[in-house]
Amino acid sequence: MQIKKNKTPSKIPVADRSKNYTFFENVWDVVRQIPEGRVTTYGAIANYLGTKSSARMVGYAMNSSFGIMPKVPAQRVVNRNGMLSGKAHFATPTLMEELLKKEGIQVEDDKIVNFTKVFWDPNIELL
DNA sequence: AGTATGACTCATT
DNA sequence: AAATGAGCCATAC
Repeated sequence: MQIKKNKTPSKIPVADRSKNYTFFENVWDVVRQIPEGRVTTYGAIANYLGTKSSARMVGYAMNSSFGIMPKVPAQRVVNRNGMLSGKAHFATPTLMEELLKKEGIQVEDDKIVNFTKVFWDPNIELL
């Protein structure tokens, strides 16, 4: 029984490689706690994790979140304007919007309607 | 090993 | 108000 060493793990989205994915895992952890029907932003998550200016890394974490378990509802993370900036990275360009609508969030023109009302801030709600 | 590039956001022009 | 620069730091090449 030998363990395979994969030289090109880049396509493998799973986190259990011997790398420092702690930040990503923290991000995923927060995202998993977003209630259905609510959304949050990259910046809010970054801020909650104490790395206020690492919103970009949150987006990166989402990019790496496809296929990991437990499932990460990446569709509930949008940019600070409530726009579905990550929709292009889903399996299909419309999947993100479809998922959100299915959860009761209205999306119009790649933007979340009533964004301020469905906005879920981990800094407040997840104290 | 150095450069480029982002699912971002904020401050400065 | 729109454009630009900077900070962030893991990946890709």
